[in-house]
Amino acid sequence: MTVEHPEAAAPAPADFIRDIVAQHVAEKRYAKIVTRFPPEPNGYLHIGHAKSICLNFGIARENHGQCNLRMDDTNPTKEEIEYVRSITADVQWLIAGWADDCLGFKTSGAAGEPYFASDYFGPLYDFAVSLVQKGQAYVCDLSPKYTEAYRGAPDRPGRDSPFRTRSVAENLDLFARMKAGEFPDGARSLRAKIDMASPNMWLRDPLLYRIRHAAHHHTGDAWCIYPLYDFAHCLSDYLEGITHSICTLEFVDHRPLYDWILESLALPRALPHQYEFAKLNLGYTIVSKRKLLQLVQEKVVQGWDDPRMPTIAGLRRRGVPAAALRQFAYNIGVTKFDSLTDVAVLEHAIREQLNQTAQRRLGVLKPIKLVLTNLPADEAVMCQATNNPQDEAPTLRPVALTREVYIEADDFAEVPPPKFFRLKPGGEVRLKYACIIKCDEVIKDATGRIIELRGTADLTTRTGGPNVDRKVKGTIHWVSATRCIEAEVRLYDRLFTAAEPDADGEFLKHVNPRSLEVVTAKLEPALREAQPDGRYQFERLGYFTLDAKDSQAGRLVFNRTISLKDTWAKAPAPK
RNA sequence: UGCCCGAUGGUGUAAUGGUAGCACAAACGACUCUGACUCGUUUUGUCUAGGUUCGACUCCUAGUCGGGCAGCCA
Repeated sequence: MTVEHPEAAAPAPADFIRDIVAQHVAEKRYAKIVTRFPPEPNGYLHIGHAKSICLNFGIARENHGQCNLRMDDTNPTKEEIEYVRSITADVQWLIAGWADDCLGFKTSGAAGEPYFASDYFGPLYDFAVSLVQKGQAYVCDLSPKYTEAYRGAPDRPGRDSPFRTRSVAENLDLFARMKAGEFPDGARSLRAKIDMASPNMWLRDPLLYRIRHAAHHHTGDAWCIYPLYDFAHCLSDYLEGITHSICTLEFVDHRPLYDWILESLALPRALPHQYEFAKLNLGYTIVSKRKLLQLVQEKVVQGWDDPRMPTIAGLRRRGVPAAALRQFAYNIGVTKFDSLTDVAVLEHAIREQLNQTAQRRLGVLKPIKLVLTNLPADEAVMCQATNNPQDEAPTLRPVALTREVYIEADDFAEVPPPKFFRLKPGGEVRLKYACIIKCDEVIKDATGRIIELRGTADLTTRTGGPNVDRKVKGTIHWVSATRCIEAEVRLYDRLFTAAEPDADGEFLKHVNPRSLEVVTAKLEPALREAQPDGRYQFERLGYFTLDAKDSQAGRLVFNRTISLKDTWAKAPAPK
């Protein structure tokens, strides 16, 4: 059958991070390469995460290593179990058949369960105590407001907290009482003792623990103090034996802190190291969990998995194959340059994948009836249609040509523009897989609207017929009017009208009002058997897939994944 | 006016001191029972100024421009 050819044939990807890993492999620095993908379960994963997943799992895959999916769940007030579920499903879908054998699972707990930073709250607390004992962390009584004031500014040093010089014994006592729940939220915090005058803001005695009397989705009421990202992340990496901790550019400033914490603890095993790359920016797309949440909350879209959303769930529902997303990630590369990727790169990867794999079908989105007056009303001419011309040995299926057919309204023009080689009055066109037909008559209603076309079929031009080789300029798609099914078809367009929707900070103002058009289409009956994970090319139109969520037996709903490239539509011809 | 990161055709990305290449996009052409696919051709690039060197996209210095950093978010 069809292969995922670009992936199989392409050389292994190379980028500055993989270069570093390759060097470490060459010098045998680690027994095994272990990476991790650490989303916070506070939203759905999007295409930017897909880039990171492909990087982290790709490195594991290329080096016979492992990549851990880890919920970075240290903030109970923002995280939900629903997101844990969706993230797990999305990651597994994206890597299935590609890197699923590199996915690390925690050894305890339910089978197939991802890692949780919150599973390390115990060890993390012990590490914090250890830091206090070394005199490198202290309990600070400054309120959030004063903590901020004492921190200074990027161009102005901060001032030492008055609690910075507390004794180890007092710090130990206070930290234990924080854990015991003796103080309200925000009353105290645990801070690293580094340097309030550092030019790096993240080294000005950053907070390690804050008090939060809140239930956690994974640990319940076990804790009322929660570690912050910087403390939890490096140590979670260490605990899991991560070798390369890959994150995005905004964490570059945090790297000295990442190293400081690990080095301060004088840990026995090899330490993980952090490497940073530029996150994805995509034209006409929002790639920010916070803003995507806004689209959901304000009902601009119908949910996180709305097919217009750049979420992995949305793209999947739209019909984008996982392999296309992987190909896209491969094509855009990994650098430290903050770039804006053209959506055309994504669209190309989708079309390339779908062209290889999608079954061809006939469907008419905006039908106009054509009566072939020389055909009998009660008989069908059986024709053979190719399922996928890209296959090495393409298979066929029958389609019925009948006296009444539907053709696409766009494929007829009473007054054709120049170079229009579709149907026009008195003109000829081939009905794909059937025969050449001629338009004899245009029927209009009282208002002048075209309601029907009449023509004749030249059956001698059928496949196997004596005049099969007769050429006409145009070939159009069609379905039998008496042997077709109806289905709802959702035609999606880009969600935003601006290449950089949030360039002015008002992305909601650039939502495309025509991002969704719903039509009732006429489809060939074979589509009745469409499968939820099936990919179909409606010939000359685009790629479609069944909407797994809204389709029911007898009431099918198709989503347009992407249209075919259309150089005719782009031409500046008057229409 | 502090620290950090970056800059190669329209876009993205290679070249790690030795021929500036690839992909996308665009334009044109061939083919076509999908105006698709495929194939062919073409256009366009090393931020600036110095320096090192036989030789600089690459190394050094200064500048310019862009991005990040002042959550008890991650």
